[in-house]
Amino acid sequence: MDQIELVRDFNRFYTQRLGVLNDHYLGQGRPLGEARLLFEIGDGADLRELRSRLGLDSGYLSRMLRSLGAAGLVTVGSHPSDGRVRTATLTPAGRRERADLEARSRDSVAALLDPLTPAQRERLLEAQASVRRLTRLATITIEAVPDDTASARACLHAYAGELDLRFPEGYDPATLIAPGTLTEGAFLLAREAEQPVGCGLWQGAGPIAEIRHVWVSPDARGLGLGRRLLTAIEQDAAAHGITTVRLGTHPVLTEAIALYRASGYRAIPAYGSSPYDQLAFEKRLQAT
Amino acid sequence: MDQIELVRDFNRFYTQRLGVLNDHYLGQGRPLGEARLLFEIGDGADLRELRSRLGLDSGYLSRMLRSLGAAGLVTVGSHPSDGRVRTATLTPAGRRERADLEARSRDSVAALLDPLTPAQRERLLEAQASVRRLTRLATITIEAVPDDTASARACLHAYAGELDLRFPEGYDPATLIAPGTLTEGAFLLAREAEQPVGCGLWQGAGPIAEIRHVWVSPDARGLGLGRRLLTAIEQDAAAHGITTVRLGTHPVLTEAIALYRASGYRAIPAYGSSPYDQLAFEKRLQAT
DNA sequence: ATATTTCTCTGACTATGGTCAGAGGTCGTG
DNA sequence: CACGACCTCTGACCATAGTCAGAGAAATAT
Repeated sequence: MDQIELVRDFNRFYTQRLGVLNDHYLGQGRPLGEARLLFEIGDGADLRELRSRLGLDSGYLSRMLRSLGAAGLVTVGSHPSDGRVRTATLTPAGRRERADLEARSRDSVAALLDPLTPAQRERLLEAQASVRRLTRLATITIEAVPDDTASARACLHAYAGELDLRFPEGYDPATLIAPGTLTEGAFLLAREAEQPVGCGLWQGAGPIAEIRHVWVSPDARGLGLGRRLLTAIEQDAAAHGITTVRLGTHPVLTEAIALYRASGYRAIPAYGSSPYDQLAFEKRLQAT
Repeated sequence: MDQIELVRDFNRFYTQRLGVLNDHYLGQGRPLGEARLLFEIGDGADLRELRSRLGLDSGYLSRMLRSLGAAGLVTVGSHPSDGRVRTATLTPAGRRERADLEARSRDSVAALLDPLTPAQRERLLEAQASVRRLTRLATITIEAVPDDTASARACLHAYAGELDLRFPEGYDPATLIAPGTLTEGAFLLAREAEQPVGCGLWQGAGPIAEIRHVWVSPDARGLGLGRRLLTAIEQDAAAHGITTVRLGTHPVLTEAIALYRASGYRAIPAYGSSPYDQLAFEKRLQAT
């Protein structure tokens, strides 16, 4: 069996087992859609938000809320500051039912874990964490976007804010590449489920280009996304005729430096004018 | 976050990602139920079997088959030897559609694996295999059943057949416990999704009991089921006032012997009359 | 040979999930 | 204040999934 078949086989297996679990604990009288809605409302939520989170048609949502309302589980009121928006809140009975669902779900998982020894439970959790990390990494997309899109700028500002905290001397956001000035090079944006989670760019007319602003969002760290981003930037640069990339970095960014070394970068004398780039690295790209 | 929450979180994450994948490749015009049916028919299958495999109502199955038949994908004929049973077969067009579904499913998985390095793919597969092994182990049930039920006897005969192959001198099935004679003790049966996958029994009026016929089906090996079974037998025996268990075994059963040693059994002089029990082990049980 | 069981099909029915067009209220902008 | 954009609700649809009772044919037990 090849890798693809193994993965498919796992997916089939796991959805089957999960399906049995889920249907069992959620299928207690209430239809699945309404049960999920009950979950998502939590401590009150705007309908607009619920719609986008659950991907529902407005008519459909409205009808489900009416049904939950008739059962005395939910009340729908108006938004305090925007009269168009309505807000759903759980009644005490709704909160009770939601807690019931939660408890049943927890029970079914507890029953699953029960036959395992503590060591086996540990191993299961580790393996699940690995599957999850690698699946997340694999489903993150990396794509070239103009450097003045909202997502790109958001990443850059997060990057600047973080450096400002980490550098003893702080970081001046004016150091960032100015919007719309990346004419020779490319800005790559990493997205997970449409949310931006990382970025990086290469810049220069060739044959040498500079790699800058490589950043990974805190909640996407530990996945190996930094390495994927760096590789993607190198490949994109190489495809545009770049033969050598270099970059400057700051001594406090030890993980980044380790990544560069592990990716085949060699230290070179600092070349740039930026006061932050106290260290510099270089890598010769293979034509692919 | 405690273990239960971690597992729930993984399950939510994985079903969401899978849901996206599945809906994408299966949701190509054909309803999910019919697509699954197309898969399961494969190279022809009896309706009775399809019904039990997919858990369908006979009317529902019949209607779906009519719909697939009208689309020219399936033909339903009679069973050659049993006129009541009908058999579904894919037409060439049905096989083509099925192959299409397969290909789309493979493609979506291939796209998932693509961004990963070979080492990461390896790690993903290993982690999935671990999750699967442990989930299988955890969902296997172990239950006391009368020793003359069909499932119990089936396990015992599989056990005897296997010993007959492994022992140089063969194994005489008459050595097995006779049906219905286990009055002092208990026969424990392990089941995975209702299918028997292992067994074992303890026997004796106490305070010493004998453990016999511990067996794990070949396709459930490597999960740790042997250990779970042994523990379950010991617990059941202890709950019935047994303070010491002993067992005899054959020198060629090296994995079993390793399991006994690892589970706290000490070698004792052979005590039994059975010619196969050339080695013997004993363990004192803790009152729980 | 007759009764019972097994298997499939049919038609009627229900629930759930989901889409669509339009009505009507509310907000921000010119 | 008029207009367009935004948000929600309503009612009318539709497809899929699933259940149920009963009829009819074939096999099996008595």
